[in-house]
Amino acid sequence: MYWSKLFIPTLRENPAEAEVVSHQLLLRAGYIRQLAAGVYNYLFLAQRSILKITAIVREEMDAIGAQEMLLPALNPAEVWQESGRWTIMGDNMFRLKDRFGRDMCLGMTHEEVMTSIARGELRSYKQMPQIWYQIQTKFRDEPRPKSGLLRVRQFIMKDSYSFDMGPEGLDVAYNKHRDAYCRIFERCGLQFVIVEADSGAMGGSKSNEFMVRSEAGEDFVVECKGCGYAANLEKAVGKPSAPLASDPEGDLAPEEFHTPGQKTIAEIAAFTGLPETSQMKSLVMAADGTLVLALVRGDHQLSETKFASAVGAVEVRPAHPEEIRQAFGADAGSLGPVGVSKIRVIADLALQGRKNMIAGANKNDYHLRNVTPGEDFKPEFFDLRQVVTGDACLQCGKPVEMYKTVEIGHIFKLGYKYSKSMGLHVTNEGGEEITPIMGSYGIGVERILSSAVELYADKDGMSLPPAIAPFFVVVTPVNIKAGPQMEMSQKIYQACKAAGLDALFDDRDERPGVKFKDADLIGAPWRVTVGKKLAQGKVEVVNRRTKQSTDVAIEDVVTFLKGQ
RNA sequence: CGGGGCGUAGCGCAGCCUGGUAGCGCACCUGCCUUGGGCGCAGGGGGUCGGGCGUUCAAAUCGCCCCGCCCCGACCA
Repeated sequence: MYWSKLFIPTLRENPAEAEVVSHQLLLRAGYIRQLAAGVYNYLFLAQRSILKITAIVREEMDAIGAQEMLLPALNPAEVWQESGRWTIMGDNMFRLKDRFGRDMCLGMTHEEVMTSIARGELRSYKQMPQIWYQIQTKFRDEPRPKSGLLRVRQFIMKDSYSFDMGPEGLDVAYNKHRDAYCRIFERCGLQFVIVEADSGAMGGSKSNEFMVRSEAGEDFVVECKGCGYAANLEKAVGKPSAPLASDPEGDLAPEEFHTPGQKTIAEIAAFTGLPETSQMKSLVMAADGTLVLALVRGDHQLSETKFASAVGAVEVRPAHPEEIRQAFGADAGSLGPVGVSKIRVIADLALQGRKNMIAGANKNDYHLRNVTPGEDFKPEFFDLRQVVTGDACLQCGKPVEMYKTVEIGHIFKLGYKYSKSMGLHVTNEGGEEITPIMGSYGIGVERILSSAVELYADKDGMSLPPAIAPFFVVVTPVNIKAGPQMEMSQKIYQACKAAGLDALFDDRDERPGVKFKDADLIGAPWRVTVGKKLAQGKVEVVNRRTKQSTDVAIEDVVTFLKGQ
């Protein structure tokens, strides 16, 4: 293609609204333009890149026997009501009414629709198993779209769904997907890690996320370099550091003491001269509207995800000050577990076996010393604590690391949630009706592009992996007024195309600096510069990422590029 | 939804505090010049100052309301 004829609106300066690198560069390089918060136009370059990504996704999905479908983005409320997610999705779902007042929504994901197809058509074990997928636009009314294409309200997702006769079959489908995802992300040129993940509102047992390390991400991953353990922070486990002071010996009874104005863990630590690890932190949470008292060690953080999964709640929030006062007769800062009877008390495992600790007295400005879990109150123990950097790995004992990531894929063992609620049955070999087991597997297409931009950006712009760059090579004549340069550029461009290389011919009447800057910005992996060395029958082939320039004889250019 | 910020030419911004002719850089158009990293010279076009209401002789500027966008938090199959 001829650059002079294309619409590639590059910008010299960073648009003010863009904060993260991928957002800045996608705008500057003319890939995207914003239409509304979290809604983007994908211009020519973005579309080319997306088509390359989806082509890879298709090949790998087809290779595991998955069948592509195209499903409605516009859904009737009924299927979502059947699964119960019409309510659960809350404000995250775009909703509308048709002219007759019927409730409709824009699909956030397609478990319900896929299951509705399956229950109408799948009858016998002979039709099983099935893997169906789609590459389509999904809609989520995100409370806060941000970071360019990383968190948006309308995006392209590859979603697949597996239907199997039983758990063994699901294992097979799950592993096929895990392998296919690895191939997809490798082919896209990404560096990624597979982590254990929380299943959240999707329901189901096991799930893994595919993460790309990036400061622009929103998820934290805990990883052990020793044994390879890796998990989303929401799910991660680790062995906490030992308490800084040993607990007082003896079978002591709780004893109230005055702590005027001392509310925070740090204040109590300073006041008593005992470290934070000697305290119990009392957090009152509302779990689906019911108050629960959660206890963690003074220096630890409560993981809301673990808390929600421990109490089996969908919606979790800190209790309001009025709720706390009403239930405990004291305010946050003086709360504790002793004497609490009407409220469920759960405690983190790090408190198991501890004794004679400090906790609030449920009386403003008073605390208790010598509080022993299991004696002075009887909590249910769960893993509730958020892992921190430096915790010992549970598997190998080495200290764990933590870093920010972008989630590019997520695979779930769904179980029977949708097949059961929506009445999917098939007959097995013995003639009995069984409920198939399902899996669901997603890939965020724009996130592949964004995370590749993030991963390989430098001061000059993007440096995309060849497989997903909109063009593989840009052929640039230094001076288009110089006839031989122009002719030779054209020839090289044609030869590249004939050899199957995705080439762009920068025939614009611009100064060389402008053309070099633009080529760097849009991130094509290679540039062929046709200039003064033409006299010796040579051109320069420049590697975008390494900036290394090689003089190559004209007749060898295509071979050289093909060999890369 | 809570906190903060912004909205003036396509982009980046100044002007607003202290009301009185709407400005700068880049981009764009024309001509000349130039051609190895966003070149130079000359000329030119482009603005409901986010919207509404109000105060005032007079509002980009002051007040109230609304809308949009960004950031932090909450949220995030």
